Amino acid sequence: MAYAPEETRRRLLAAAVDEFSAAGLAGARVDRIARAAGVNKERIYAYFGDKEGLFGAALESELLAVIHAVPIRGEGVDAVLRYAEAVFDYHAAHPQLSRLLAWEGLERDAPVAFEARSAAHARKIAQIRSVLPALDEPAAAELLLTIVTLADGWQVFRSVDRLYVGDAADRPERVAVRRDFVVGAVRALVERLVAT
Amino acid sequence: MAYAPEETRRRLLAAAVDEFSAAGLAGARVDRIARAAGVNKERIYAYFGDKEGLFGAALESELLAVIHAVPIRGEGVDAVLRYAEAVFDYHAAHPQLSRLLAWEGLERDAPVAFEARSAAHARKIAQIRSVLPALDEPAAAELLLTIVTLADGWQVFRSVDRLYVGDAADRPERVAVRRDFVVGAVRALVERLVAT
DNA sequence: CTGCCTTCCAACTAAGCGGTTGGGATAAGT
DNA sequence: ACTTATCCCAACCGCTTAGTTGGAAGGCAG
Repeated sequence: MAYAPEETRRRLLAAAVDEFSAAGLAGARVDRIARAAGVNKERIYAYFGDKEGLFGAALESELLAVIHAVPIRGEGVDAVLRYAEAVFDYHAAHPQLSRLLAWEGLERDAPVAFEARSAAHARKIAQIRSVLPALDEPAAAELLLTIVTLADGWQVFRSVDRLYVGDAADRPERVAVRRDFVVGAVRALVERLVAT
Repeated sequence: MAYAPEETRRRLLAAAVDEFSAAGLAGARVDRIARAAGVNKERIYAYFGDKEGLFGAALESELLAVIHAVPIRGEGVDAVLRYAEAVFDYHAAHPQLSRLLAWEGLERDAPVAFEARSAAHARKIAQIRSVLPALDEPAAAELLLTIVTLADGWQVFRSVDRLYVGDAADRPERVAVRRDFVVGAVRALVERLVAT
């Protein structure tokens, strides 16, 4: 067999995303990741240092994906609403990222890849402000945090959702209902923010 | 030494809340809980069956506490806003519950104590509707979920908050700022819901 | 006091864990 | 063809883990 280090790395990262998002940092099993990737687990330590290093790399790769997949386009209130909708849909379609983010907040002290992420975060805030010049920076930051919290939180606090909708929580109609409500909440919030 | 089974049970539960909220189901260590409680770990298995049973009991005891601590009082929009504020403050003061809830959603398939909780949940929804008769049941349910998500989510997605505010995320001023914004968002949402 | 049940613990077990090692195979430079 | 560096793996290692066991000691009914 020919060597393919880049391919090996990619396979490990993909398996790590699945395993860490499903089981978390403490619950994930290094052996399971290696087996799912079809690679010897020693490669993990060669490429990523240790288990935490792999977790960080997995989260970072997913964060990179979402930044490219969900841009802010257009002008005015509608642009922000479309962005909120896209954020919600992306996280509904890729619950792995929501779960990785939750586990990061729960199991780690400091954020993964802080420098790059806070720069990207600042850019998003600036984009929101350029779309809605009425907002000052703190308001734009809180708005962004609110959108992300509503989209990710729904993925994480699934058992709370189940208390009301029961097993229907898994059904696609439920996604649409919750999405519409969340976007409506964001609309109400944004309109109030630009009005004052 | 005299026997005190009830006291032993209480101590184990208190230690379990701390350990599980800090480390999660997979990350928690049974020995650490027993040691923190000053009790032999065999007692855990006698009282709670296994590790998961103890997790469920710990979460349930915290849920019981929050239900009694945060009632809905008064009438109209203000009553809901005061409720949202109280929910936010309670979770900010007791981040353990937010974290336990998140871990439940992440690490377990089905909710803990489903029957009792969905009954309590339904009562809360009914209370919201009696305070704001303009809301139908689905709207009240979504509103409640939104309030809980915003309050708990802020505890869980701490690293996202840190991207903007940095180390100030730990400071008490930050709690007040975020609380005000969340309550403002809930106000905008509720006013929009009752208007239509 | 006696017998019985409950509470409690120190010590143990079997399995699983993250991480390492030594060496074999492939590729690339000379 | 020979050397050197990289890629990869099977087997291994020390330690930690959830869960168990056998028996000592407190409480209580008779």
